Amino acid sequence: MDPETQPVSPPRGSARPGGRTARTRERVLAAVTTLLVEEGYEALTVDAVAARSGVHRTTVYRRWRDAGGLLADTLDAARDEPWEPPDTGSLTGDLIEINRQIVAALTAEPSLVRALIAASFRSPAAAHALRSFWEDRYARAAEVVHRAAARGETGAGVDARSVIVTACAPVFHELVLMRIPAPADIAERYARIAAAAAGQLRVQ
Amino acid sequence: MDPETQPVSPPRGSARPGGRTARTRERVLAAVTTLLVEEGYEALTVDAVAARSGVHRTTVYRRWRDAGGLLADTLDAARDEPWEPPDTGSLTGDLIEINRQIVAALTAEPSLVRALIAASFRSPAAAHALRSFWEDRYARAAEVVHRAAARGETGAGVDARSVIVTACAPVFHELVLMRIPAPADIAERYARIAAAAAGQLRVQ
DNA sequence: GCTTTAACGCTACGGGTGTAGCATTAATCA
DNA sequence: TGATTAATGCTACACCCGTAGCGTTAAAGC
Repeated sequence: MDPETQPVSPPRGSARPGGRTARTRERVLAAVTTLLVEEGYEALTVDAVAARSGVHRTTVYRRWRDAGGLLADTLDAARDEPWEPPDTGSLTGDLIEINRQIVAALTAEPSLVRALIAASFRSPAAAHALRSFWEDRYARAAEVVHRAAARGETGAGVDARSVIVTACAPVFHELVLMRIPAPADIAERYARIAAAAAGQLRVQ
Repeated sequence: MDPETQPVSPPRGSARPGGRTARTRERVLAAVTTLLVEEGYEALTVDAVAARSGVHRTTVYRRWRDAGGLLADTLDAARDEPWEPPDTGSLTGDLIEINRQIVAALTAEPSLVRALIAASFRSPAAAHALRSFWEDRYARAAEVVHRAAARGETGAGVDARSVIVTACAPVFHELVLMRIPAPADIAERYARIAAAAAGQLRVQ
């Protein structure tokens, strides 16, 4: 894996992960989350994190490189809760539920996902964390398409990831890129469209 | 329109748009494009633009506010070429062509659109320019759905914008958010999916 | 031409970013 | 327990951001 893009948290070679190093990480990550919650991600500067954590700013720069690296490590640390795809009994219902979770993640205040997306344009670590997080989610979510195929809801040879992306991408597009105030039915609308397309033969 | 989000280029009230003011704008915008072309959008800092244009940095800050404002004004200036949606004879063909243009815009080096997206997270002017640019494109592109409906290719009561977004959003998602190296068939793939969905009844 | 004043030039400031070099502390291992 | 050295602390620096205050220049209107 490219060392330029992988998470930075364990100090480069991680040869001495003992007490002080671990304590530093704990203090810094705690400062990141409290800063995010209390002041939003605009306030998430390396200097602010250093000041609040009591860890020196050069240390933060050395280990996390930039604010995006801090976000990436925070996301990794918060990935303990394993996510399971919904199982409502229909492809449409499953996609609606997935989209609703995405809408919730994008409209939360503060939204870690939005912060990570913004940071991803300036920070390789943030870009990598964003990508691997969603690739992981989409891989798990493929299950709902496979179940639908087993139920005969979809055409033959449907590519699961394409169906998921067809449902989810418009939500990101409208809420993140176009910054449209979320229409109440946006999760449903594009879930239904994706499910309708999957119902046709040979999506991919 | 919210003065916070509209383009900043004509000095606030624009009471004296004459010779010097116009020359300043020309010099600054020329510096923006040459900087973008020669060094990429990472190098597009206000200070660099000021230095290259010979206009003082405080003047640039006053009129354009930040790098996003410069990008927004540049995009506006480049919007002279009016865009017409393709007319290949089929909805699928039209959507493929639209998506191919988006892929081209996003993979160009340097890509003004990618730069604008990145800037939109830090600059209200860039966010506004991005949104209004694509809303304009989507409004014009709706024509391809209307023609398809007239040909009987789509179900009744199809919402044109939803079809366009279904086709285009995955391209943005993969190339901009996930930063996946563009699969050769990405434009086609999602255009076909959107067209298939539009073929069903009542998309929206 | 003359006056008014919008727009620009300049200096200065407080912040954030990211790096370099060297001193200090403490984890690790013998 | 002591020696080694990773990791951190500290100072200093160059750059970019964005703003304030004030002087200067040149459009606009008479």
